[in-house]
Amino acid sequence: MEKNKVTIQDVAKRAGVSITTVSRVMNKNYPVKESTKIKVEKAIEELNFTPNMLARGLIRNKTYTIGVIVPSIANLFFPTVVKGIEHYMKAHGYTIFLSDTEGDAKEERKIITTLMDRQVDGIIIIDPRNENIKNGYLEEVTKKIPLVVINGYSKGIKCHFVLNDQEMGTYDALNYLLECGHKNVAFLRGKDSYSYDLKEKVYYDIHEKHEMVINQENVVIIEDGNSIQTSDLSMAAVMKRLESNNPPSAIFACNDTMAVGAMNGIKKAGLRVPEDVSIIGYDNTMISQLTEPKLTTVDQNMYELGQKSARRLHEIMKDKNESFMRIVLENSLIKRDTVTILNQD
Amino acid sequence: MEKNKVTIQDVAKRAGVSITTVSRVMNKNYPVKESTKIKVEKAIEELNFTPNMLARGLIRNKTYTIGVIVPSIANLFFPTVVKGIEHYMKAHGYTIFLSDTEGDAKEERKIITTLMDRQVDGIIIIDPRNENIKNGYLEEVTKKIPLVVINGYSKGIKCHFVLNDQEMGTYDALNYLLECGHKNVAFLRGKDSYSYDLKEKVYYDIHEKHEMVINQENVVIIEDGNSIQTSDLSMAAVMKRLESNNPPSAIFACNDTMAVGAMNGIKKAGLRVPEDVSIIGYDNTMISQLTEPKLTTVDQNMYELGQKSARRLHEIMKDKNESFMRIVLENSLIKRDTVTILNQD
DNA sequence: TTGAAAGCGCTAACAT
DNA sequence: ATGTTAGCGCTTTCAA
Repeated sequence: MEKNKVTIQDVAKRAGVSITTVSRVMNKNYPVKESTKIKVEKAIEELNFTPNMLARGLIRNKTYTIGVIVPSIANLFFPTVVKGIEHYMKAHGYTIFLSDTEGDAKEERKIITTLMDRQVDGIIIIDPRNENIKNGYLEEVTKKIPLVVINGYSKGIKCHFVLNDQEMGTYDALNYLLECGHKNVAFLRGKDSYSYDLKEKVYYDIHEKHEMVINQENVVIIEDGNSIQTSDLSMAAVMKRLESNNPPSAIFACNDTMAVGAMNGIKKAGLRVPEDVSIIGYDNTMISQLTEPKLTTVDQNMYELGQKSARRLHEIMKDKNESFMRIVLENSLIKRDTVTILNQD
Repeated sequence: MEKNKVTIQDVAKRAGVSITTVSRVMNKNYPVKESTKIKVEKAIEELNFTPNMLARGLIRNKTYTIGVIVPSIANLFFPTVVKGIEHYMKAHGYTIFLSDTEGDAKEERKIITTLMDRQVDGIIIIDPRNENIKNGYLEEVTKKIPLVVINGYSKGIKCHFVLNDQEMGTYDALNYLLECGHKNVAFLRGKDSYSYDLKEKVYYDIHEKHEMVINQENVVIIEDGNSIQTSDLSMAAVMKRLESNNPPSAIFACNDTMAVGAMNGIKKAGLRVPEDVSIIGYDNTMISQLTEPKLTTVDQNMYELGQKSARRLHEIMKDKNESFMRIVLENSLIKRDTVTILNQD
């Protein structure tokens, strides 16, 4: 274990110049005579020198690191978004810090503090807790550091948002179900997140618009909507719902994992998909193409979501006065094989 | 945008003490009079001061950051391992840098350099390119910085390894297939990774042991074994293989994603799983429980793999003279519904 | 074209 | 128990 990391001093000594000169050839920001430049480059090469980013960051007040915060990395949705972010950022010289919140608002705040202590140049937070948006916490953070919020929103809050048009996506999905004759539709959601609230609102609106009464039993909340257990929890919840005396003819699930759990629940209850119960998921993660039958779902274009958000953060980091806006990506219904047309009687 | 970050200077001024004293109450490493301690804590509180980790890291030569390198984060296997790492490390005060290599050996080396420039305290690399193990590169890295290698290995190379007993797992799976009467078994693998090589070796060994000749057509290589396209590539490859005049009665896939792709291929070819073709996957990722029928696979206990590796890295960081060893985790065959007993004739 | 020197924010001897 | 001072490795004035 050779702890003697080679520093700019060593290079300077070897090249017979000052550290200032070494710095200059590294950064190419001041004129250096060709011959000395070559000497220095040779020394760098020979010593295999690479600069200490901590020292550089300390003085430049710029670290070329950003923080990425997700509820859970062990999820089908977030990794692809993270990948989109990472690709863009890496191409621009940034390295990313990744952190899980487990969907806990307090942990989320703690992570943000940690990241700021580490002097990240910016932060992207995916699916933040509603609480931290609505109480103005993220707005305060935005005053201190470039922050992009993915799939979270609240009116009047001054943050830089990148959103999927989940309202439209949900509307399309629910409307399609209605067109197929499904009037008794269960709505599967998780707890406390903008996405769920938004979708639920659309669910209510559609019922209202068509003057249909909502059976509150049809709004079922999964304790943990974004984890390894989600599928099992959804399965159990759906089986319970199907046992009632007015079981739904279709289920709308707020994400594909819940949808797959729901499919399993339907099958376990001895029913068929879609003949007995139709189902639509959300996200268009890879599993939606792997189920049998293939899941009808709504595409969120996760990789692009990550990329666009990274680009947005990059803009904000370059110009701290970028005005606040919502960037809204289109969502589209992917019709596959889990929805059937209901016989109207 | 208030760029005036509050520093230890500000706290010292406000509390009317020296910065040293502030440092002492923060770190609790020297005695401080109770009354001054309270003054300082009050100032810290009021100014909402948190220390600059860059400055601290620079002088302490310890950053409480580690690097985690994966082939692709948009994969079913790696995120869970990463989560295991993150949980352990966060509990010990570390933050993680995450990077994708896209399975490229050169990129892998570049990332390691970047991480070292960022002065990480240690690195965990999952499924590294064989090339970088065998050519001694990772061994060289180990001389400079604590490094744990997950699911990579080469004899005589001095690195700290944490492995799944994929040899045993593969053996159990292949043997089970044999017991069920499958003698014409296709082997689905990706390119250039220790895991694939290891499994393929077992595949050969078993054939030899039972004096069965290997049909080279049965060893099929998927161009990209760990990406979003893997499933589709596997599906295509399997369909092609099934078209031949001696189609296999069973398929062993090196990971679950390939297995699911294979299942889809079998179905698309108009055959049934497992009646016509049996299949075993590897990893026991969540999708193996979501397929219909449920996938028989080998459990790698991914979360634990991450955790144990993080603990191992922690040990190595504490004692740089930790001796080299292989930590081997057990794998176990999970029998579900995709293998049938063949009629012997 | 180059170098000396100040200093980024913090810690850790060394004084007192 | 507290403060003074010297750096950690680098960038960036300012002088020469």
